[in-house]
Amino acid sequence: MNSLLPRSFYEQYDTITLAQKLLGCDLISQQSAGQTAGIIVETEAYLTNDPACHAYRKKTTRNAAMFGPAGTVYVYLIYGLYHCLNVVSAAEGLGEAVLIRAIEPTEGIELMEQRRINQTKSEKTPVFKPEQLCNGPAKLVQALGISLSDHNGTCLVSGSLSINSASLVDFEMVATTRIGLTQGVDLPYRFYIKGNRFVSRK
DNA sequence: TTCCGGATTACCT
DNA sequence: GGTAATCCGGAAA
Repeated sequence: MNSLLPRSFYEQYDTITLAQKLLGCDLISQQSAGQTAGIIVETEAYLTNDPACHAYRKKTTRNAAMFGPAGTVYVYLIYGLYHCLNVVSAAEGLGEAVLIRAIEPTEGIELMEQRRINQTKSEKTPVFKPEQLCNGPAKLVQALGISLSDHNGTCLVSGSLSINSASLVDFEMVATTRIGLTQGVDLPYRFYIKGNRFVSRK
């Protein structure tokens, strides 16, 4: 059985390598409502010298968590209405992170559905196929019950959000360009599990 | 102090 | 395929 990744796991790799190593690992959210979990199938790397990175310019209240030690959780608000989840990487004070873009739901799927339904602003109740639950950075944040106030700056080694060692190891990885950016668009810093249907975009 | 645009998603045609 | 929803950090459009 797989086990909780220790601090040393996050410290021992550079950001790009960590983004690749996180593929296949289990992302687990433990809350009073129940446990939800999924396999990480898609990630993106954000480096400190990369204009698309939030820490590219300087440390602010918003991006402060990115400058914490490797294994810190960085959550931020995007487009004023969604949140994204990052794993802080590299040396403390550097400001690099791995964006978790998609997971394959494995546990607590009903709870995930409920959270997604509750957080979707719509007149009628949406119906989600399993692959629509977590196939995007803001979607998995909703499904796992992650919030800015509860999780930003927390620790993956000792908090309610954690990552276990890879449960999926036998796969092909694709490296390609990142999604939704206007800067650094040509850098091949997006990684996903080839053929996995829970990836946000092929 | 003001204004622009973003590591997105859902719903419309 | 196009766009509305909706907040805030950073540049000064």
